[in-house]
Amino acid sequence: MSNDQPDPGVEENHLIAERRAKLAQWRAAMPAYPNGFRRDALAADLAATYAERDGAWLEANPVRVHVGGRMMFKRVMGKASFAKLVDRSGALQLFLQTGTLGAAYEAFKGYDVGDILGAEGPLFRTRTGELSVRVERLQLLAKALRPLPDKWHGLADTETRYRQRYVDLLMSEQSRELFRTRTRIVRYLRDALDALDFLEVETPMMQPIPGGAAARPFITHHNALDQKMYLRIAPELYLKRLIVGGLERVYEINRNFRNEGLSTRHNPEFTMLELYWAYSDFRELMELIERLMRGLCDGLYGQRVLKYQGRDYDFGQPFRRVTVADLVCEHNPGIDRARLRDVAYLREQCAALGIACQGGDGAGKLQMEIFEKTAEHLLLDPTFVYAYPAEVSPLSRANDADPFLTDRFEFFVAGRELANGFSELNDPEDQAARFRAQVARHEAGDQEAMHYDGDYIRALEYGMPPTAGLGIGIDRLVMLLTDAASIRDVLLFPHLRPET
RNA sequence: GGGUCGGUAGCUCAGUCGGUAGAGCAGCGCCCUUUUAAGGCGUUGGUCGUGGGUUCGAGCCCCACCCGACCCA
Repeated sequence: MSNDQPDPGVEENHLIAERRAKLAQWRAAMPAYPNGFRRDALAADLAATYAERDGAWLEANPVRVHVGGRMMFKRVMGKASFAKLVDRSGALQLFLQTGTLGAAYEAFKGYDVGDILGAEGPLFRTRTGELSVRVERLQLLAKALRPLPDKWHGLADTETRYRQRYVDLLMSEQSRELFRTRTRIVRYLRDALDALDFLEVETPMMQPIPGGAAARPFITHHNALDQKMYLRIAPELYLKRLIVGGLERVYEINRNFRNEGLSTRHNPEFTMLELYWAYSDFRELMELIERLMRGLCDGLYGQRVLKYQGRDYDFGQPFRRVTVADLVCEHNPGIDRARLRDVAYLREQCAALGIACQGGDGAGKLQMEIFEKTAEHLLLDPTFVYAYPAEVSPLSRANDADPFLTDRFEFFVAGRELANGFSELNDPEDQAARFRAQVARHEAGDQEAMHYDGDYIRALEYGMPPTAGLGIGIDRLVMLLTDAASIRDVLLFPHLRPET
């Protein structure tokens, strides 16, 4: 064991000591962690199968089951007891009597809530009609040395829920259900893309040149090659190489790493769906997102109006489509639309709004600053914002009618960016010029500016078909669809500062 | 980075004006053969986040720091 963190095992209290003493006694008598018990039924399956069967039927048609799970409830009433076992499907009640169990009943009285048990016996119904197992054989499969949180209040402390997710999960069916929903969402997206003949691929997580996004990377080192490597901030440039290679429709769902702060909407590693679609464009991507969002609503909840943090969101109506420039003017009535590309004018406006600008910022960057400060957080209903300036979109195709802009959009819900898509820049000479402009920004001190990726330019020089590309932030999508306030609620193991 | 709130028994939480640190659940002992937050009697358990300071005396007041939540940048 490493010495990087304090060993929580050394903090003993009398509750743990008592359980440890029980384990020692048990260990002396027989193998304490047996692996021979096999289940033949799950709680929810039994409840469903015998839902219509009453006590008399079960008496006349004995159903013998082997069930196992964690004991989450224990009630001893002298010579008879009840307990509840929880398995991955749900909970099932056990009924235990000294008459049928003998010495095993005395042993059961020493078991603790949290222990993992295996039980065997016939099903019956109690006086109140609850389906239960009349236990005839009982086995302790794994001793729980640590006591569980209060069974009524559960685990309320958010820090413990994040640091010890195993405790949160075993205590909270809601927490288990949220992570099942997360998996359903990802599976829906995979199924939908597979049906459109997209190919799921895997591209490097460790990259010699970090590309595809504006972000600070994590840096690591490859010893054998004596080479600096970066954890990827995006898979974009590799996926587009596959489009050059003729795969035409590809996607990847995997982790990106960005060396930035933590917040309710940011985790240093987060999951992104990126897809690239040859012979398509940004408008078809917007249509795809509308279809995917509706499909997710239908599939998960059977309705298209979802509640998020107390507000209703309607995904059944067509999503609003509006340009960056329109939103800047809509939320800043004092700004003169005719001067939206006047750098000196925009600087004045930024200063008036309290926005700090950098020396090399052009009109496009300044527009985005104003947009992010004044409009973005107000985009509650599903909205596509499009016509992003080329200056802030170094990988996007320029608009044919107005090359100041690109054929790019972002998708917002609840004031948050959920997706970013555009018609891809497939002109190798234009791309090389944009990389050079990024390098100049980097040398001027912008740590998020992109590197020049010579191999990517070489790939484009072989010819990339007209292509549309899309990234969807999976964690934020899951937040929206599960009504989670913090990204940490939808990550099994969110990053926290080290425990002290 | 700034602000607000929080950290007290295993868990959930009280703690008055600065004056011997509490409850419920869990645990332990006893009673109880159909319970549903079962019930009855008894009982163990504390580095009050950490370190300083003020005071005769600090869970409480002051300072710094650590961890978390929320808001802002």
